[in-house]
This record gives sequence, C-alpha cells and structure tokens, in this order.
Amino acid sequence: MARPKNVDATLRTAQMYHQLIKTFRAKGYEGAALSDLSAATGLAKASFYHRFPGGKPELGRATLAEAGKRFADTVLRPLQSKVPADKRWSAMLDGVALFYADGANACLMNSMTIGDGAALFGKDIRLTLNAWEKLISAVFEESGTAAIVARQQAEDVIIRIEGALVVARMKDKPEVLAMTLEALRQWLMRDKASV
Amino acid sequence: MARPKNVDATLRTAQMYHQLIKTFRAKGYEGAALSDLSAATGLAKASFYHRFPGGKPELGRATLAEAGKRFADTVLRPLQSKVPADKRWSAMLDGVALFYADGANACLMNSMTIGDGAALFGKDIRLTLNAWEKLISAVFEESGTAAIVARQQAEDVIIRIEGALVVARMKDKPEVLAMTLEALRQWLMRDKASV
DNA sequence: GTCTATACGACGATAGAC
DNA sequence: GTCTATCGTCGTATAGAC
Repeated sequence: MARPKNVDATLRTAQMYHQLIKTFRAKGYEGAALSDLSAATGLAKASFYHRFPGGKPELGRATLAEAGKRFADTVLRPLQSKVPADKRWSAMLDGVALFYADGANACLMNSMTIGDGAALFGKDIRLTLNAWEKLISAVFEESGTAAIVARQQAEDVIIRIEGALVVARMKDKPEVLAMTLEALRQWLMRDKASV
Repeated sequence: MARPKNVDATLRTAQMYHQLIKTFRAKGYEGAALSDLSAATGLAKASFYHRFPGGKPELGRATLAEAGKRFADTVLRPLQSKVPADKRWSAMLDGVALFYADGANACLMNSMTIGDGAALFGKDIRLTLNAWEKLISAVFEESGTAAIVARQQAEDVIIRIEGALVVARMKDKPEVLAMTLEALRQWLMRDKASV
C-alpha cells in the first residue's frame, strides 16, 4: 500500500485521471487534443509536460495504465477471489457493468487502438487483454474444461463484451450491454441451473 | 444501372474510395488528415473540395456511404437471395470474411464513431446497422422464431462479429474473426446438423 | 507544481492557374 | 477536374515567471 504524504494531491491526481480516461475514451488518442484534456481536467496544457515529460504519448500511456489498474480492481480481482465459481462469474459481470457504466462508456482499449494509438499502445493493451483472458480461462478449467477449449471460451466471452460495447455505442443504446451480460450470465451459470 | 460516359473516370473514383475507406478505417475520422487521404489516393488536397464541396465532413459521409454500398453487396445481398436458409447464412458469413479481409480490416463504422464522427455519422451508421439486423432477423423468423427473439438473436450475431473484429485488431491476430465466424456457422446451422 | 506566453509545424480550407 | 500556392487556425511542445 502506498503511504501518501499528501492526501489532497493523490486525490487530485485520481480525479485528473478520471477525466483523462473519460476524454480519451470518447475521442480516441488523436481526437483528444491537449486543449480538450486541459479543459476536462482544469490543468494548463504546460502542466502536463511537468507530469509527463514524454509529452502526449506518455500521457496516453499513463492514462491507459491507470485505467488498467481500475479495470483490474473491478473486473479482474473478483475472478481471483476464493468463492464458488458462479459467484466469481457473477462478480465479474457486475464489475463489467460498473466499469463501463452500464454501456454508456466505450472501451478505452478500443478507442486507443485506432490510428497512431495502435503502434503506441498495442503491446500494453495486449497484456491487459491477455491477463483477462487467462483469468476467465482458469475458471473454466476449474470445472474440468480442457485448457485449449477454456482459452477459446474465454476469448469468446471477451469478444461478446467488446462487441456489446461497440454496438451499444453505434446504436446509442447502452442497454445492449446489459442484455449481453444477462445472456452471458445464463450461459456461464448453466451448471448451477441444471444441477 | 448507371451508364457511365467515361469508364476510366468511374474506375478511378472506385479506386479513390477504396483508398479513402482504407485510410479512414485504420486512422478514424479525426486521425485521417487530408494530407493522409491525399497521399493514399494520389489526389491533391484541393481536389477533394471539388468533389466534396462540404469539406471533410462530406468526404467522410460519402466514404461511409460508398462502404455501405459495398457492404450491402457482399454481406446483405446474400441474405436476400432465394436459396435455403442455411445457404444464405453461409453466404453471409463468407461475405463478412471477404469484406473484412479475414479479420485484417477493422470495422469502418467502429472507427468512424469515435470522437467527432459520432455526431457527424451516427445516424447513417445506425441505418446500416438496422438494415443488417432486420435482414438477419427475417431469416430467423422464417424458421418459426418469434419476432422479438429473432431480433435479439440478430443483434447477438452482429455483436459477436463486431466483437471479433475489435479483438482481432487489439490482439493483432486476424484469425480471431475466422474462429468466431466458424462458431456462428455451427450455431446458425444447428437445424441442418440435428435434422 | 502550476501558470502565461509563445514557437512552429500540421491542419482544414480557399484562390486561381491550367 | 486537377494542380500549386497560400491563408488562418489549432495542434503539440517549450520557455520562463511565480
């Protein structure tokens, strides 16, 4: 655990990242101008170069890293808890709904891999995606599913969540996410239902 | 059928759109600068303002419209042909694989709804998406599925395809699309398999 | 650590020759 | 219908005061 010397400062930083994430998610890496990020956070453009000497690429990378931490907290951690599998599935799906604000939030990884972002952040994003897939796969394997099949099913779960987020945004209909999560819930818990 | 007076000119236009689609797809609306589009097509920036007096927004809209036509030709038209349902499913999935170059191409509608594009093109994209969903839904209804269920299943098919395209791009692994299309093929043709 | 002021290149867009 | 040349604005980035 970090032991911050100045609580206000860390709080301000957390709120800054909240706005950075929000802006990058909505506008993409190139679409989010420094002036947009400045307006959203209330920080002057020049201040970003104190916090992120590497300029916009570092700013983007740090934002992605912070979002990754929050994703790990609300979506990945539930998958690792020591409760029955169906409770973990349920907790993950709740985490997804929370993290993406019931479909109102786009996926930052999607927004950030269009254009220049693909080359800049592709590797980091692949790591996050892989971690998620591995954790889902492990839960499948617990109940006796073969490793290769489990991995494929895990990829499919992610595909359906990412697809729901895209369609929710394109249709301007956030409920699409909830529908998909409910379908996933029923599929993931089919053991529970049939026993 | 249009009766072009100058075949070369229409060919050049088709090739121009090919490059415009390619560039917008990879870079997004804001990420694709006029200089990028100029370099890709070989047309001078100023020439775009002859063809598209409305500037970049009109350029984007026209590109999206042209992509929509090509999508209708390769993905939507097979759904409307007068062959058995399983042949139509198969033809649609083949069309999807072709249109997205086996997962190498991103979805233009996804790229174009990030940032400014959302407000500029949202309505057009929603129309294309709805047309696709309706046609898929109609095939489900043919085999006795209730309208509401059919519509939901159609949305799910689109979600899985869009999700596969996103994950394929994020993982830099185009094969993800083929995997998903194969899973869809087996699910859509379950009647054929079990009868 | 944040600010104002500014450099300078890239952006979308226009003028006008051919 | 395409081009070269250019405009004004906005983009990222820096200098330097506080």
